[in-house]
Amino acid sequence: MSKNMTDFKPIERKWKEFWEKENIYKFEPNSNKKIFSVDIPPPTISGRLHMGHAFGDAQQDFFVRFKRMRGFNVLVPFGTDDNGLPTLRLIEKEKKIDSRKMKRSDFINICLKTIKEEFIPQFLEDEKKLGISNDWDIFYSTIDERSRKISQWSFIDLYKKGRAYRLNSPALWCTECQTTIAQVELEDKEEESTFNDIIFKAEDGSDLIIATTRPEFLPATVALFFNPKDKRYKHLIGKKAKVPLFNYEVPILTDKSCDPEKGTGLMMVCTFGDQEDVEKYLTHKLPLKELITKDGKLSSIAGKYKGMNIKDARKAIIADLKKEKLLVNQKKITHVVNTHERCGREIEFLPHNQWFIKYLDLKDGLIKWGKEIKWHPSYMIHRYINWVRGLKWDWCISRQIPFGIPFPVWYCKKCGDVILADEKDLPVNPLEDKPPVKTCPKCNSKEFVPETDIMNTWATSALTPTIIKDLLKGTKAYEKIKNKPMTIRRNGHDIITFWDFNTIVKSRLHYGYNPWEELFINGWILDGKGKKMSKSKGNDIPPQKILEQWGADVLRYLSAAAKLGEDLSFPEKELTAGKKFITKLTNATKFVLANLKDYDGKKPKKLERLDELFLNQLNKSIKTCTQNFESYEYSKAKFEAENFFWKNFCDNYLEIIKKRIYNEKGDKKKSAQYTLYHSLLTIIKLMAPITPFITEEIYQNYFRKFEKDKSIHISPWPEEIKIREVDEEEFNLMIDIISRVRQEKTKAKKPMNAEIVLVLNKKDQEKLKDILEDLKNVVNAKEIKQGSFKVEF
RNA sequence: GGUCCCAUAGUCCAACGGCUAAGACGUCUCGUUUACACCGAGCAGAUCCAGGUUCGACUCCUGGUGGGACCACCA
Repeated sequence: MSKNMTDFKPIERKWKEFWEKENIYKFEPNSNKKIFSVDIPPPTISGRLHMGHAFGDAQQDFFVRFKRMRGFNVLVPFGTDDNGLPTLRLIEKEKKIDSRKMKRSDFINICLKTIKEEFIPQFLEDEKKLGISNDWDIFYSTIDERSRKISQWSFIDLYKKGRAYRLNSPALWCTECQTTIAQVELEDKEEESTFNDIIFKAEDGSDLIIATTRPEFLPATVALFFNPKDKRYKHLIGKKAKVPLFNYEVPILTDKSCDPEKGTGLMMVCTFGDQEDVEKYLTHKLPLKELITKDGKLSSIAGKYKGMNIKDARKAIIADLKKEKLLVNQKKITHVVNTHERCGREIEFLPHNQWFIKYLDLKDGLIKWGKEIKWHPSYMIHRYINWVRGLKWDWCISRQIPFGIPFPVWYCKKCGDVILADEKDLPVNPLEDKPPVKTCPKCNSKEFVPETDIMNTWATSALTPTIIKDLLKGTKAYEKIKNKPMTIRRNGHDIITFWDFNTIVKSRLHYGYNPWEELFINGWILDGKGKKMSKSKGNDIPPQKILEQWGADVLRYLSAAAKLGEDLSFPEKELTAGKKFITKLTNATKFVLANLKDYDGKKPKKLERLDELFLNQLNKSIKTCTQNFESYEYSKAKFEAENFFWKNFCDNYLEIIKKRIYNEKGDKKKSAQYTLYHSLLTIIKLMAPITPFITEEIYQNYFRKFEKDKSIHISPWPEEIKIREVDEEEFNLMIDIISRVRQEKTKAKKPMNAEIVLVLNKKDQEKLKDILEDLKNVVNAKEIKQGSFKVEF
């Protein structure tokens, strides 16, 4: 035992290196053990490990270590998500290069190299310092060759199954990033705006007042709408109206979705000012007027406003309406607009050729399949179901950025036919590679154009179970897991609706079964004020700082305080509590080991009654802890183990057997030593998943001599210790009497080791007859007299 | 607007419908050295509101209030 175990730094460094050198956490691909496979979120590596990672990773490591000790061959591949915009921007900035000015394949190579050489090492170093027990050699990147191949195969498979289709459709478009974006990339933003009451002219010359926040869309107006139940406008059915300033006619139509209370009850529909317009366009088959250009300017249909950006055009049009006396009222409002989460720009709807994955027809199935997965905590499935029910469009997977995984597609220049890559050629890059055919099978044309779009990053990350299985090709493990769901995925509740959902979609469409059997949803770590920690908000606490000041065990201990699935407000006090636990464990161990010096590791012929009573308590704790770890309730498991250690073991048992172990010889002493040995070993094993460093230190310094396992973390999970049947009440009575004596001593202002004469009634004495000696020892009674309870000094 | 989660001492947090509502931090009192002053023992301190079900409610039901998350809407 090292002299000063509270100095955690050398200890944590030592065992981190030991685990690595001895390959303690190696997945054994050719072993016969049962596999426990874990799918975890590949982080986008844009710097060091942050608190969100640390918190989620620690929670996952609790059950990973538990399962390993339960005898499973644990598989936790680590990946990085490197094919999206964040990586593009990071690498462009780091390397001072412009992805648009270089070949896609060259940029990908620079990405892979930079991430592998510069980001992964420091990121993994932090993970290892935290004690995350993954086999880091089983690794993928979502932009590596394997992922590109699988992602493109996925597209081809879905296309062949009739699930991928191309459509010129209104797409969510960001005029800042100049790309289409997905529903999930939207973010609500409160904005100041103005409701403008504008005069349209009806056929009979009367004024029709329309309230709109977007008057710049006047030139793209394609119809007016009102609610069919709205009596005020009944006479307008089938009539036309004239658009102010632009003087062309549009039909007046009705739709149930119009709210008579909103504005004037009359709405103008343009292609496309907002979501409402998109829906009216699709349901009423309205004409298309493309007003907004890709870079956020007005097109030629805007007449003299052509080329203006949206905000300027709005001002100009309002000014002209005022001049023409067509603007009757303006009202300031605050409303919520959809913006692109990455840049904050308001989104627009632009028609674009997009690839979609058809899944709207699968809603019922998706709900059913979601229910077949065991969710931890169970209520998290509601988020999934709610999301599925609310889906309005198929999944648009096209993106117009230069970096990412390209569609394995060319088009015939003449007839537009889709030419897919040959699966054996994957991965391909249509911009650089040739299509697999020389002539178009339909029209015999010899000219092809490559698809320039790439697939959205979720289209690839939704394939992590497939990628993970592929990593093991050629091993026994692969044969075992290739045709069935993985055991579990763990992620935060914020990405249920995209990562989990999309992964389920792909797994069902490709294989017809679920991607995993279980889902573990972890909460977030919040700052002290209930807000999610994030670098951009400036309220994050870097885990490196905590690791430096408090150590990994303390940080992990803190992460174990959160209830399953729940957010945890960063509890500073838990740092102190964790530290105290480690100190206490160190000190208790020091005492135990000092008294085990002459212990031979063998069981005495007969266990003392009290020791059996105590072991019975230990057995109960083992049971509770095990159940809680099984159900991923590590906060409860920690509570149980710690409570047992502190209350039962330190405060009571150690005090009780002190004198016996100091003064007795033979079996009486050996019985205590046997009990000490097994209870301490059990305690460190129960806590090993949560605080792996200190428990390894204790194990290696003493128990390793007797136990054969190389590390506590690959030693078997504790089993209940066999003892004779005991009466728990006997133990409880003893504890109760000890507590009452302590109260009396405190009341009399005497020290705890003050010598007393204890008076006990006959019934209690009778009940405690086998453990009276131990009772005398612990309360320091020179004699026990008969009578009603009393403490004499 | 829809769905879900949460509400317990000054603070954090626990309790199959059933003993005196547990524990930690903090406060207060006392003690201290053959594991531990980064200590020990002890005292004080709590179920958001209004109904209901029940022999019995922190727990179940209804309604409210407050906090949070996700989704939808936002002419």
